[in-house]
Amino acid sequence: MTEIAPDARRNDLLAALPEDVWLRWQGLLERTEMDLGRVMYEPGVTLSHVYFPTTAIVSLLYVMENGAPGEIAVVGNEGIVGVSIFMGGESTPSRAVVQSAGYGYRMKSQALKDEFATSVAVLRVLLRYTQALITQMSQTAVCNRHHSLDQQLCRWLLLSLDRLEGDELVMTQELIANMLGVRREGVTEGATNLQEAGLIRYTRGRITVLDRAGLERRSCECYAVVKKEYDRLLPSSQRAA
Amino acid sequence: MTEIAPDARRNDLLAALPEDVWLRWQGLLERTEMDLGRVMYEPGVTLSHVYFPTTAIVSLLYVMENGAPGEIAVVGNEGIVGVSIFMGGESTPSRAVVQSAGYGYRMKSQALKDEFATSVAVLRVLLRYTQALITQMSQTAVCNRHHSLDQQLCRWLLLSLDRLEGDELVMTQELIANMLGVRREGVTEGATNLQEAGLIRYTRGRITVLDRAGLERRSCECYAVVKKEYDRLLPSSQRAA
DNA sequence: GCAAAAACGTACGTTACCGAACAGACCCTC
DNA sequence: GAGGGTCTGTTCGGTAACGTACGTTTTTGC
Repeated sequence: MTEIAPDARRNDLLAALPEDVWLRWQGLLERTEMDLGRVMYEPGVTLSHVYFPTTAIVSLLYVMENGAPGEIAVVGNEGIVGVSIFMGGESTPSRAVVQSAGYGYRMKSQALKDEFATSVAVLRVLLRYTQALITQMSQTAVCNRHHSLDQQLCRWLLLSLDRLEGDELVMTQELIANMLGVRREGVTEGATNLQEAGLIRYTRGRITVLDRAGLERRSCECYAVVKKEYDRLLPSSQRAA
Repeated sequence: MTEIAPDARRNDLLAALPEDVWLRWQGLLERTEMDLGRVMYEPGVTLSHVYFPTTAIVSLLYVMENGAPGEIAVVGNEGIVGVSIFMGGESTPSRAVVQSAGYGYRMKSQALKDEFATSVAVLRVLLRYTQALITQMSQTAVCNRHHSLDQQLCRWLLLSLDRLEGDELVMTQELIANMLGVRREGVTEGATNLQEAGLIRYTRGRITVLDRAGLERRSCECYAVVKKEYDRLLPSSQRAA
């Protein structure tokens, strides 16, 4: 019918919808490009659309008074940008920025609210996703306090890797440093360590993961906790083929 | 009719319910004592009840593999312990522990799920609360990374103070240290600083806040951000008289 | 009333990360 | 193919918080 269908369902939430809902949604979704650095929403501003990334990755971050950003969570093809729409607050104190360029589908906020209010299946999948997102945020809080930069770097690379295809991340150390809330030099050190350990290879804004299992071993437990919770709440049996 | 009514509505969520719902809920709620240190739920375990604290404060925390705890958020008379029930996950990887003894009301998880599914008013208030909780978690993550122990201590004292009556907190420095994920000695130092600045007075497990405004000035912005978001999402006009 | 436990105080070496400054390497453009 | 911007590497002093150890004071319990 429409050609967007197969592509859009690379987003896990869209893929988890029952067929009747999905058919209806095809008229509501619109493919959009998501360029690196694009701001999807600003603190306190009501969103006009929500976004279902397919290949892009979006960072939710809080920008402090002194201008320093701190990442709260990351959203990719497993989720939706704009949970505050159906949670009822319309906006949040945080900001959403595209961290890895790609594509996604957007839907008018009002349309999503209507769907949320009328379809139990929609409500169910969105709320379960939100709970998984809560776990990610919680674990970020714990990780920020307790784990070393090296461990956090591994966690972050893995979270990004899970939301991309292939084994290559296109992002500078500067960007990673901003997300983790550390100095760029710290990331250089950490990345050097990982490269020397043979886990990654990198050059100017490109990181290739050579040994994923090694990264997982070197990461703190936070990554596994979050991953497990996503899998539990949004089992892959619900997801795209 | 029942005597529990006025007391229970010291919980903001219960106070925000429309009258018809509230009448129905009186048969579903049960007053319970919440002793210091009591575990309200454990990671991965399905909750049999949800809890609406009235005078108690509960910490949500994640216990790391090495046994060290890290606080994720705090819940008092403004909220509910057990959001995973209506979010659909039934459990979480975190643990909930009573941090300040008091009372609350509990309700069977199934009853809450039924109410959530049938009453839009219930759904609305619970989801808005959950969004506020998300903000608290987010800000905890940011704060853990960027702010000094002193600032975090102020934030934490204020968050606790808001959930209590009076100006006295009954809690040891050891407990606070566990919540903040820092050393007990660090809290001693911070508390000494605050006492010397004339903001608090304390003796063995009792902290009296002398200058609330001073604490707010000394705190990082995180406290204000969270407070503002709670006020926005659950305006006091909805709350108890 | 005395021992034991609980809570708080202090001190010292260690460490991870910061801030700042600068140097080299790569890349694009003109 | 020169030059300017971007990205990464390295260094060095500074510092906040850590781990550990041990004291002191207050409370509790027999």
